[in-house]
Amino acid sequence: MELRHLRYFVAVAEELSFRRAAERINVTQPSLSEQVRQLEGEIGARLLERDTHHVSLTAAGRSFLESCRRVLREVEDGTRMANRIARGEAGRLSIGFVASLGHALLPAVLRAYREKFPDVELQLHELDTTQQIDALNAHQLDIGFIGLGLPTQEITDLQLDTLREEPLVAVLPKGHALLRHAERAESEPGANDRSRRRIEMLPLSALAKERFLLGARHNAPVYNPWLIVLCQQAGFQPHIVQEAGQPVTVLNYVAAGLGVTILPAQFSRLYSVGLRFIPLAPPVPKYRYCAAWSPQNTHSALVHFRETAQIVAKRMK
Amino acid sequence: MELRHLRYFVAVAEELSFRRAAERINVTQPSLSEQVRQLEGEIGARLLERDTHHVSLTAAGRSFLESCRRVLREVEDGTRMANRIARGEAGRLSIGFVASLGHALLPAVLRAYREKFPDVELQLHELDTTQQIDALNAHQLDIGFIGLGLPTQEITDLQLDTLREEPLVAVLPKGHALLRHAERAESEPGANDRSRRRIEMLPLSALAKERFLLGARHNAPVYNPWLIVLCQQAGFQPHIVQEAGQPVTVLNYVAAGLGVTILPAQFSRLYSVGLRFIPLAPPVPKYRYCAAWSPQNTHSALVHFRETAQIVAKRMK
DNA sequence: TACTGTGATAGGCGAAACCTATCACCGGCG
DNA sequence: CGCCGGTGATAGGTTTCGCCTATCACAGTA
Repeated sequence: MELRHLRYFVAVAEELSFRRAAERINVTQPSLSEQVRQLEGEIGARLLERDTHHVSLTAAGRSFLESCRRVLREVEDGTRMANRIARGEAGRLSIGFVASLGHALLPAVLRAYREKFPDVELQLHELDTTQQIDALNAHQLDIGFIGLGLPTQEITDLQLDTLREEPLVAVLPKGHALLRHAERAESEPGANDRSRRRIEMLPLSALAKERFLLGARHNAPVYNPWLIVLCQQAGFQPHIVQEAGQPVTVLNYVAAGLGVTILPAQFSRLYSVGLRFIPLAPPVPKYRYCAAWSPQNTHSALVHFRETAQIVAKRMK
Repeated sequence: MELRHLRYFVAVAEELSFRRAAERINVTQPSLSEQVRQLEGEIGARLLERDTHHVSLTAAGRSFLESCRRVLREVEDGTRMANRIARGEAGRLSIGFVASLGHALLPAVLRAYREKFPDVELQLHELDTTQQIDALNAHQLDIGFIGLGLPTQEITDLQLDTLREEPLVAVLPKGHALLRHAERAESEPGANDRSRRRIEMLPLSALAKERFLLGARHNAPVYNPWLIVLCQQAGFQPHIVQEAGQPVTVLNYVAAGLGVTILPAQFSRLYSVGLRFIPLAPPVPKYRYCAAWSPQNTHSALVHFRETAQIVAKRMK
């Protein structure tokens, strides 16, 4: 049985005439009769009652006609859907992202993409960088928004688009010894600009004797080790007194005077009561936010999504 | 696009190998490759990603695979269903019946039929005889259980199975003049059988001077006119004082002494307080209950249903 | 009775689905 | 490192079968 049989039968059932049906589907009447006969033989049931001047559906024919319509509709819909998916106009995208991108960049990208491709379903998964890399390699994720230290940590078999580079800043509690001049400048209205500017940059090595507070390792499995390496390159082994909690929690601890930390600059916008964010002196270490994807992934929607992400990221720079 | 393409594609998608798939569906690998290529061309989308050592589904392919499965399942189910309908093992039967058959015969027939053909849906419609005849001719009904006078009223284009013949009986109120001997016999314990048997039959003509109560004409559009003809053949024009209500209502009126009526014998079982049912003398007019159907109706379930109805009716005789 | 229109039948043609044989490619094994 | 086994793609010949034309048998109509 082939779709041809179904199409022919539907035509006859609708026209209730072999000749008219044959004309409609651009086939001669004998061909049509033969195909319908074949169909009936294969089903093992008479579908049409015909005498020399009348064609009518049998009960089996009525039932089968409905099946045929469903089948033909499904074929058509399935074809159109596959085509749209291939064009990236429909389908589903699995998107991973680190929490720190969930507030500004990601929503903007999603909004822009949805506007262009409203029929692509977006599935979001908040995951840390290493989880995303695993998921991308396992093809459970189509694209991942991740954070990486510079220079590039090697990521096997994945492609990267850099969306944004953030300089790292030192985070100190208000009144910290390293801020003396600045604090005084603020509290003394007569202080000149020079006295404030003096500590607008800190070499990383200035933090050598400080107590470091870092986020929980499972939240930052890439970031924390990278930070330690940076400190080592600056000539000291950081004294890490705590490695726990969300970034916001760490900021609270810093504000409480328990120690210092180092974060990408964007966190200065997040929460600043009792805190001072001081840019690091050159060579300024930079944290990179990237879109990562598997080159094996041929999903067309992915291409459009990546383009959108790059455009939006550039606009927000 | 033909079902062949879908079947081939499903095989490849399931085996993820052209050779294995080709073997499974008894085709050579080049044919299979060609057909899949055609399918992709027609859809306008790559469904399978192939390199020399690996076949995998694209996003479009995954979607289309699901469509294919639905289509093939629907084709199979539709075929099986049509076949079963043609065998009379499934489908739907529209059944009409007059109210007076709804109590005993019809339920017995339905029960027996359902037992043999549980997958045939039975749609019941309580309609009078003429409505059923119209519905049968309009093919809105597959079979009708109707009541007919004897000799056969001509019913164009319909076939009839006689299920049961019922003699007509006169229905009189207790104490009616025509019952004198019987009433006395009942009230006198010493009465012999002869005195009771004397009025166990009434010639129809004995009712010539009686007031007739008939059921509403819209309930008995065949029965009432037929009864009038019978009276005329017995030599009198019946004096009809009322033509209204259900049979039960008419019986109540008779019991109240408003007149007499004539009904098929089965009603004597229905309701008898204050009533006497007296068989009519030969030639006993008989009312026929029939199954009626259109010979144009080729529905196989109908054949089985008719057979069941005849068997059950014979058993209940 | 001739005519028109129906679906069924007969026989030939051609497209296309299929086959066999082979190629190019690559991963794995000795 | 080179051979082998297995992959999908390609080339070209064969056969199937879906299609066509021509015609029939039948019935309802003018």
